[in-house]
Amino acid sequence: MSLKLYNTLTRQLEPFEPLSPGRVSLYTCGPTVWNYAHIGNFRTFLFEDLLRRWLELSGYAVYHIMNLTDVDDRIIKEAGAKGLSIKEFVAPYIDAFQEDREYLRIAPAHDYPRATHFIPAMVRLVEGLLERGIAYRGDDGSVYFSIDRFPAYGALSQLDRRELRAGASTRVSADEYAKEDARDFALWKAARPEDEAVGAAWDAPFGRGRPGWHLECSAMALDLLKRRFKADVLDIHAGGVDLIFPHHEDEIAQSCAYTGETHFARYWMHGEFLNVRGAKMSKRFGNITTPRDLREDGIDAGAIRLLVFQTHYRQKLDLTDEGLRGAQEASRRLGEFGRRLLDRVSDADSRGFVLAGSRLRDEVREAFDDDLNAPRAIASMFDFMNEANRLLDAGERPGPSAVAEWQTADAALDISTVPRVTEIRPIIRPPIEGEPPMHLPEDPPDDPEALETWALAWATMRANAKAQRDFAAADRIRKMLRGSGYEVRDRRDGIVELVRL
RNA sequence: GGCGCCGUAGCCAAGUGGUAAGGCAGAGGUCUGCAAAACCUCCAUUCGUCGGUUCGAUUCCGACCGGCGCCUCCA
Repeated sequence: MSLKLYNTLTRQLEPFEPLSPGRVSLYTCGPTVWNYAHIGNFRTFLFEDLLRRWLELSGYAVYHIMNLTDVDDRIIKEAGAKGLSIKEFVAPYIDAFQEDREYLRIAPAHDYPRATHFIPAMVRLVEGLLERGIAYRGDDGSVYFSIDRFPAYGALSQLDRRELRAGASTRVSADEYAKEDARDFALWKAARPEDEAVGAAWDAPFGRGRPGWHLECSAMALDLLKRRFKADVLDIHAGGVDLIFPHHEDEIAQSCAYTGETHFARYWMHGEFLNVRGAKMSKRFGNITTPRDLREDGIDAGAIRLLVFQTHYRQKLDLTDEGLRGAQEASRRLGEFGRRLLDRVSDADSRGFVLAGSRLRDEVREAFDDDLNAPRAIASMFDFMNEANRLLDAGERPGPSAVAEWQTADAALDISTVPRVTEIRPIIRPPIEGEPPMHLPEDPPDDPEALETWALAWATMRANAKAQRDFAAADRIRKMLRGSGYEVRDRRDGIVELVRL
């Protein structure tokens, strides 16, 4: 069994074969940095992260490009309102995106090209299209792509060319009059005073202006691909379902018209939406949740990843508090188990672990190879966990192979929340005659380090109270510690675990 | 109007032409001074509705009901 991926281009599952053996070029549409990206945006980035990780675990050397769109209508408008250049306006959102990305454990792309850094490549592309007679200059000084001169248009979205016109009637753009055909799209937009004011205008042979929405992706992908792979065709291009039309359709049109290739990317993959109460997450609906919000609510990245991956990437996912809570608990259990497994590792796998490990490997591989069926892979991880816990309880020990299989599965998904545990062996001693009683403040200190010391001291106190069978005192201390974010676990071997909640 | 997706237990969610994975929640039990963690057991004769094809359909086909997305700058 080898990797099969669903290709939007053919609407079919296809065996994945990169153009050059062993190497994969992957381009994923990144954020428009006009605001904090929300968890719906990140669902797509998480799906792409899984794709990237699984390709790498399958032995491919992946070259992953994710663009940062740092010039568009919204950015120009917001920057203008704040009296900032687009460059200044965008900077904090780029930082925030990278912070959120790290928080969600999304592997960094190899390149994060910014639209404004690739103006020359875009100009070359537009010039090329003008030379080929596929693009034209409108009366408004903008440059448009003529859909009539690109017969393959519409292949990705399977939209009938004639139908596009009817649909467009509800949203007629202001510069409509300049186009030869309502369906044509802007490659280059003539500079307006508002653009100039925020530094969003560049000189070009065909007139001063700024790039259209789709242009950047084609220009940057082709430019980077040329440098790195000496090629004009991407292996995989991914994004959210809403990008199929017009964004990706237009990327294909301009790229292929420019390169003369049949494909811009051979595999097009699209992740479904994350919804809130059935509606898509969107600024317009005011139902935005960002990773930073979830982080503030104490939700671990592992839980968010688990929640997202428990639904197949081509299925809609509804974000609910209950779902989040459930994922948090499940993620914690996986992390708890991972810790237990590593704690008991030995030189050789017991018979039970050999079997459980090889079953996990087979199931996980089969699941991911089947169009990244993460829900099934996760189910296999839970099956392994349950079996392994049973084996551990029965005294069996895992060896390198079982541990490696577990770690491979977790390396693809990264859905565990490992508990923060401090283990102590408390010093038990009888109270000494005449010794003044230990005085520990009941209020926890604010400083995290002092808090840890404080908690450990109380845990020791509690162990002593227990040793003297003063269970009332012991239970009181445990309750107090819980109130300060520590759970106390008494192990059978006398070690006390303090778990930071 | 065009293109497309979805409807599986309280909640989330896989799945197959041969009789329903997994997670959360819930119930009971083991362990524990009591807990926590872990383990064991239980928890959909049924997969939106109605027809059809078939020896057999949740899985294929049709209709209907319900929810959702895209149709020019939204992941």
